[in-house]
Amino acid sequence: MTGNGTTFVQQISSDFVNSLETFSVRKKFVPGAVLFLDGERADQLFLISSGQIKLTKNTNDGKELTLQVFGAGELVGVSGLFEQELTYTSTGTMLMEGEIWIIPRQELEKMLIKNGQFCVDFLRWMGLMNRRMQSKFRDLLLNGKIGALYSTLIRMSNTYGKPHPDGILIDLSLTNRDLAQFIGLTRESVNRMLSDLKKQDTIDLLPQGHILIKDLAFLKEAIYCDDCPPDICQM
Amino acid sequence: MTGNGTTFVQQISSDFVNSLETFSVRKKFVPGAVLFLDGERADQLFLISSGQIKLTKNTNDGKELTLQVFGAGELVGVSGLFEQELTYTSTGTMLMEGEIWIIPRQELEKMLIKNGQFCVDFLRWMGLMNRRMQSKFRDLLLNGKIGALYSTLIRMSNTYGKPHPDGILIDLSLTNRDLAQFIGLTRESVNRMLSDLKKQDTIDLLPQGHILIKDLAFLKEAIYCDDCPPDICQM
DNA sequence: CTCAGGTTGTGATTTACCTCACACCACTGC
DNA sequence: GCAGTGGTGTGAGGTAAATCACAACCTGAG
Repeated sequence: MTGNGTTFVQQISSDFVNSLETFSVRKKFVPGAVLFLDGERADQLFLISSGQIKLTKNTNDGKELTLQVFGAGELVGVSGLFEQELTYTSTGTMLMEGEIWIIPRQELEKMLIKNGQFCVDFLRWMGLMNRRMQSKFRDLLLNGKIGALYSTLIRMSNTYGKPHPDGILIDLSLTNRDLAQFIGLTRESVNRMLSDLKKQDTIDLLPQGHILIKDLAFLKEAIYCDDCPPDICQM
Repeated sequence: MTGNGTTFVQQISSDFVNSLETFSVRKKFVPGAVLFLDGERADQLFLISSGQIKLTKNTNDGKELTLQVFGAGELVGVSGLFEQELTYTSTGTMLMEGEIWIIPRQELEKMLIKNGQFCVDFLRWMGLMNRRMQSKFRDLLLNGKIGALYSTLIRMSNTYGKPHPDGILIDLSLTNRDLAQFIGLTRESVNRMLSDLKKQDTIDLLPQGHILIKDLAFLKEAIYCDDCPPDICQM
């Protein structure tokens, strides 16, 4: 049976998840723990049982760009398969305490060779990840910096949004710096843009870095994002 | 048997290529012919027999961004697999006259289900495409516009480079506008940056838009690109 | 309660790149 | 020959965002 959600576990035949313990170990990690480093040999994959993993890339002038934040049910660290020499293409850090299945890449590859349905599911999942990443990078490249911020707010409302009497509440504790790192912008610029959005009543800034989207339609119109499918337009 | 080059055809078990004519048609296209449009339903894939296909994305203010140019042996138009509703994520246009195999997506999917080795090869190829795209987008995002230009020149020298007594000749006829569209920059900015590079003797501009890279090391150092594997650092 | 360290908000200045504008050149077709 | 077209090279001015700088604020630890 195959699930129909968008996480790895939901996309994949349950054979795989059920046989996890035969070839992988489950380990607990504390916030801040580094699971793998950009450029390191990529011999292990990480399936999130609980908690969150942040993928980051460091720029050469010392700044950090956050590529993605993954939660339970997601597979992280797949830069490629069936190659001798593979390296991670980003750094993976634990955000919230949680448990991770550590899977040797070779074991996953063995399963892919043995199990046709798993292989098909994996292809579908890779395609989905692909489309998401492409769509995100394009938003960041095509619409300038304001567009990048708007796009990030829209994606966050899709991924972390909770209903709220006045709109959609992004259920995360975000500092201006966190947001800036998602987009490749300075903290000050994010601050000014958010202030503007608040002034024109598009968003509201609640205590503890919680953002309330009051006028999602405005954000979408501003970046001509009418038709983006919700399973792609995600963080 | 599996090839070891980096094009789709070289990465994939030859069973697939040999059986192409049983489920796909080969068609000739002239330069400028549009094979598929961004946003259209993606029911067909395109395997390049000869010629080149350019993938582009239009910005909402009417500008065009060139994502990639593919040549013989490459598979184009794969935005995902095994999903009911899939749309192309860019527009594909013929650059040079050539012949294209038009493959129904369902037929490819049938082959993937039937043939385990093909499935494995396809996974490896998707991973490679993934890593290339990621690395390109990151160069464009992380190093500012000059970094984006330098990165594009390095990639072009890897993909289209021919040995030359004074360095590496990029064997393409490129206008300033073409280059600008690869990077998301204006024609004028590209022109000024290339002039600067010529003044400091890093490159030379030959007739008919041919660029000669005289000091590749300078470009690489400028964007801290020491370790990029040549199979990833491609256009 | 208080102090330290992180966060926010905002001004002033600088920089990178875009836009507009136009001169000049090479090539093509009539 | 000469007009038309598309490319190149460069200047002037505008704008978005980075950078620098600092005051005001929250918040948690002791």
